[in-house]
Order: sequence, then structure tokens, then C-alpha cells
Amino acid sequence: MPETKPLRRPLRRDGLTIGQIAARTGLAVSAIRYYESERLIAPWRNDAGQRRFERADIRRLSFIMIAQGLGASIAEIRTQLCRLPKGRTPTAADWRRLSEGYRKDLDRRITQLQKLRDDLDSCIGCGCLSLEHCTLYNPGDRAGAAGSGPRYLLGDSPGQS
Amino acid sequence: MPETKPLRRPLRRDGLTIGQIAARTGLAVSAIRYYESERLIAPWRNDAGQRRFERADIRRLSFIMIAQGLGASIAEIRTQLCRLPKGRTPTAADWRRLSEGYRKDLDRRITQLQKLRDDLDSCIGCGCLSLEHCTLYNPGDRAGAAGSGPRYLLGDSPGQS
DNA sequence: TTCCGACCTCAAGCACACTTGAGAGCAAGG
DNA sequence: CCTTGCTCTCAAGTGTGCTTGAGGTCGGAA
Repeated sequence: MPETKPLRRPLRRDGLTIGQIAARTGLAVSAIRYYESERLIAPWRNDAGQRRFERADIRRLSFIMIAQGLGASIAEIRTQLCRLPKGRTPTAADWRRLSEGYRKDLDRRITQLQKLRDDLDSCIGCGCLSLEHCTLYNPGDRAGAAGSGPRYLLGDSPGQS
Repeated sequence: MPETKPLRRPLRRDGLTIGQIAARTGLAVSAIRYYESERLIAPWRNDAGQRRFERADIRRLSFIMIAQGLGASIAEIRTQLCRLPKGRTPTAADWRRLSEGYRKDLDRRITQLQKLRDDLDSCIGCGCLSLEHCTLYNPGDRAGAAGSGPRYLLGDSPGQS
């Protein structure tokens, strides 16, 4: 987490600076700028061209972080965020509505992982490893198997050859 | 799935060709070559320098596919595979031993996803989105949230702007 | 006024897991 | 033998989600 050390804290009115947003969300400044370039957020600019954020943007960024943790791509998240009301600050209910899809997805994923776990012992050492219709390779949709993203979670520490 | 259409099928003795391995595993030929370059598999070569595989390599590749589906990186899988016996073809018991780590990991991930699901409604629309110590952002280790890999699983079809 | 830290843009780079392309060499059915 | 399709190597490209660097501006405390 670079760019996040001393922080003098000025200008609370007229919006938050990108550094303040970074500090509050834990995101890197560069990541926030990237999200803007991807049209996930739309801060306004002050006279000098510096970004200024609303408090609501923190929530928006938080949603982005959660959605990413759940496996969503930037494009998907953009689509999701488009469903928020345009003219006004989203309410708790708006966010909750958005989250419902994720909840259903979580349910599906949990079910699939449970199946995967139950299949693992009976499958991994057996003849079905010679393939054909083993549930371990084609767990419904491949997505349900929970992705190629997370690193260093399988018990081995990173950096081993 | 390119490179997987007509298939004449010769030379069963003296090992399987890369095309045959590809057909049986569903992997692309290029992916198999890549795995060799990453030292996950080690086919021998015939006189002309073409790769020849053992049947046991199918199982090995299958393990790779499963492990990837569970979020393991190439490096991690390489480490895992190093634990297999060197001199002989791995037995079902060998594979089962390897899979135990994954089973434990699956248990952890299922638990975390359940927690995530339970937290989702109570968290996503509420004040904790303004951050600090919300479980949704820092679900233990970030890996437990199941990764940034899987695409198109959140209910929205791909290709939407 | 000075100065340092925070901010700006734009281009390029990175890591991962492959795929694609060029150019050439085998293998086996007809 | 010929042809077709499978195989080879090596380099470069792809997509995702950022980070890094260069070169420069802004803001506010001293």
C-alpha cells in the first residue's frame, strides 16, 4: 500500500481528494484512477483539474471491492453499477437490490463447492481421473469451481520453486 | 476447442501423442506444451523429437485441471506434483494423499463463503460500507473470498458494455 | 515566498496462463 | 511416393487488472 503514509487532511467540504478516498477504502490511488478510466466511478474535478469525490463514492468503491472478491470482472461490475439510480445518491435499499444477485450466486457456489468436496476423495484417486464425465472437471459451469484468481491459498507458501 | 477435430488414431503402443492427450483431457495442445515448459509434465520424445505420453499423464493433467479450478497457480501445482513418488507411476493412494490438502482448503472456503453470504445482506446496504472492519472487505485472508478468476458468473452475460 | 507532499496525464510495464503465427519436419493411409 | 494432417520450435501477442515512471502542476503550512 504505497501513497498512504503521512496525510495532511485539508478540504473536507467540496469533496474528498483521491488520497482521502484511498485511505478510507484501502485502495491504491492508481487503482482508483484506473476505476475511473473504466467508468466505474465518476468524480468531478475542481478548478485545477484534481478529482473530488463524494462520500457515496466510498460505498461505490466498497461495492466494487466486494464484487471483485466474489469473482466479478470490471465489465460485469460496470453493468451492475449501471442499475443504480442516475439522478440521486443510492440508498441502502438500492445497494441491497444490487447485492441480491451476489447472494444467489454465493448460494450456488457454496452448493457446488460442497459437491466438489464430496466428490474429491472418491474421484481424485480413482478411474474417473481418466476423464469422460467426471464432475470435477466440468462442475456445471466452470465458473462455479471458484476461479483461477486466488493465489497462495492452497497451503503452500508463495515463492517456492 | 481448436486442434480437436478429425483425429486419425495410430500408435497406441509406444505412448500417446500430444493430440491424443489433448482429446482425452479436453486441454488444448498448446496448453499441454505450456505445462511441459512449466515442468508440470515430462513426456519423453521419440526419435523424431515428438512428445510421447504415458496414460498416467492423463491423470496428472487431470489433477492440474482440478487444482487450477480450485485456484492453484502453476507454481503451486508444480510444488504439489513434486511430492509424488519419483521412480514409479503414482498410485491412487498417492493422488489421494495429494488431494487431502485441497479437501481441507475446500472446507475452509465453504465456511468462508457461508459467512460471506450471511454477512452480505446485513452489510452491503448498511453503514459498514463506510468501511473500517467489515468482514466483507477482509474475509480472513482475501483468498478465501474465492478469487478474481471466474468470469461471467454473476448473472450477467458476457459482452455487455 | 518557499517548499514538500499530493495531485495530474500518458505511456509503458507486469504477472499469469495461455494462444497464435511462421516456418518447417514427421507419419501413415491411399 | 504423395498428400494430408499432426507435430515441432520460438517469438510474439492476448486479456485482465492494475502499477510504475517521467515530467509536470497544485495547495497549504512554515
